[in-house]
Amino acid sequence: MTARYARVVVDSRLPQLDRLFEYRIPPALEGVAPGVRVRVPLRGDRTAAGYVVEVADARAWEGEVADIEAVVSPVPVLRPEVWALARAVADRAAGGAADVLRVAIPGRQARVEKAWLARAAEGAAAEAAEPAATEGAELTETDASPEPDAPPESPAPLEPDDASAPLLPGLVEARRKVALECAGGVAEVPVAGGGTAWVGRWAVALAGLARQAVERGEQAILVVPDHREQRQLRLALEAAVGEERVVELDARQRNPERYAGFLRCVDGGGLAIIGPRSAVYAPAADLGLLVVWEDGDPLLAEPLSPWVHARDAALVRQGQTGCALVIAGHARSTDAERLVEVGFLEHERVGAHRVRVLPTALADDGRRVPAAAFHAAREALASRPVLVQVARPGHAPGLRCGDCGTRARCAACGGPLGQRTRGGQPGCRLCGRLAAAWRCPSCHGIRLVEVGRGSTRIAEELGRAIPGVPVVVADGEHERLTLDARPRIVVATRGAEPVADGGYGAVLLLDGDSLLAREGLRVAEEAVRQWATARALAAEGATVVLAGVIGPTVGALTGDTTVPFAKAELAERRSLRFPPAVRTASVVGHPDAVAEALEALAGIEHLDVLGPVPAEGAPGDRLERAIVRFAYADGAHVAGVARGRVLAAAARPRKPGAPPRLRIRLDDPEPFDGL
DNA sequence: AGCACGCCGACT
DNA sequence: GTCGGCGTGCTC
Repeated sequence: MTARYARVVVDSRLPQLDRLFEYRIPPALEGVAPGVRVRVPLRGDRTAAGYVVEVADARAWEGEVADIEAVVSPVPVLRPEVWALARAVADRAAGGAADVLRVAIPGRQARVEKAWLARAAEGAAAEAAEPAATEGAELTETDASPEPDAPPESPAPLEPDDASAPLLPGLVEARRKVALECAGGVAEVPVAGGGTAWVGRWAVALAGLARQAVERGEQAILVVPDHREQRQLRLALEAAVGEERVVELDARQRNPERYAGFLRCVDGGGLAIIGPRSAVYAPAADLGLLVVWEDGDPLLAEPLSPWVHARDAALVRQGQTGCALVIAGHARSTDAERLVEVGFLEHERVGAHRVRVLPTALADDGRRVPAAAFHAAREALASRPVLVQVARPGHAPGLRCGDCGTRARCAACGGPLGQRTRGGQPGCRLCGRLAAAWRCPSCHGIRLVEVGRGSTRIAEELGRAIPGVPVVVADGEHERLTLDARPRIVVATRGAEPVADGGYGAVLLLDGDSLLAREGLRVAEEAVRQWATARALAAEGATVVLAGVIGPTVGALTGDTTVPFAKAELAERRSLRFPPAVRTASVVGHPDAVAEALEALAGIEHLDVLGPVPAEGAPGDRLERAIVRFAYADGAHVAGVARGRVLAAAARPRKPGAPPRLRIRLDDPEPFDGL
């Protein structure tokens, strides 16, 4: 009997281990097949978890080969397409594939898995009784134990719906790649148990696109920034394709639910898969459509190494599978606009939303609510709720000394002190510590005065100014997803706006000035995105008041498309050589390692280096930081060199527990945040 | 990361 | 004469 061999990706953060290792499959060990989780020995007496990527009859490694220690689970959780995706995404980001897999594959839940395997066995038995056409591009395994591939309980195929005229018909079939600007507005969709729910019209539009894929028996993956959008999209999808064809992959779900959803994707068939940024890696075998909603939202950037943005992962996956791709939002991001300008995406816009956007100056008395806003609010409150978008939660975002004017800071961490409630104990906005007996460090005064207005204070003021109307607050502390159509004032921080049945009668965008006052590359773009998101919640014909803002961002909101604004932003970034007109790499580490890395990168055309400058790190060791800017066309080259330098540097550090000698992060937005 | 192999100072 | 320092290299 000839031995068989498995090539395994080891779950390790070490760049040195970021390649496939070959192991012998002991003849007695069952269930080894591509995609399954295994435990393998590593030099010494260490063992590591990993995934089987390939199984082969011949060995490729000349040296000694160890045996696979155990099969952790026989479920093929790493599909070949997802492995290829993780590898390519990691390569593009100069990071490790295992780091990407950690995001792509949720933790195992033994009970959920057992149930899934039992159903899979049933399905296989049924199929054996009545042989059906075997699926194509399946795992390469030949003679393993009962293959859990068969869709156990796939819902009946979705019949084409001729009644409703679909948006962008044929988009999935033609495998189009589109940058989609969605007009605002809300729509009512039927809910499974009876009744209806109101969701953004964008969700209905995207659900219609997903339906195109599901009708073809393919999967659609729809990536959203967070659970608020996910809820709307889920409702719209359930109405469009049926509850049984919608899978949620949400980190907020309980682990078992999340894993069950993940395993349903493995089943295949016509499915709409929705989830946060990690859903872009969902195990879909016949991917027809990939959608990224609101791609400008910072939540779509993975905060873990190698810090891949869901939009970028989607672009890679589209390239590998050839599926249709939709990068959508209420406002066009500069990144999506770049893809339009280079001819990769087609521009599309769907829907129409008739609202009146009224830019106004701030009230003369320094209060946040201009007269025009009061007027619009009073008028709308006759029949509908009114949304007031503010910058900060709580009562007073800042405090200062009543005697000398010094800004009050936390004694422990130096963060700004604020007040959560009227008359409440001052507390640090950074570390949350309460400042019981505050004393001004410069004049020893003890009197504090409020600076600025948070959501609850604005709510109080509006409640007093417009008596008889209920006021509700929606912010991080008071989460509120929906609202009925009764007149009331809703004060919400950005991103926390509830969806009101039928839409808001008026939307007041306050604090725009403070939003734009911050310095940063993406400040204006992000402001426009957040305003457009709030504007989208307005009812047809509503008034939207944009208070205290001047400059090009106003035009982005008063016009009926944000594309010219995105174009202008992008043109400016291009002239400055700022992202996303160029790609960047931030190089941080030991001065020698940084110098070596920069030397290795020198000579690439159109590449320039900012720095190196001293950077802050652990006390004791010197750190330097440099920013490298380069053209998209050189991405693979730069990433390859960067990875090589990180690898070389990793072989060196000798201090235990010390940070890596060299860290290279591609497309790091942080250095440009303050520009 | 951990752990093994490999060449130079103070010990029984 | 040897025990052991941690500098370099490797992990199937």
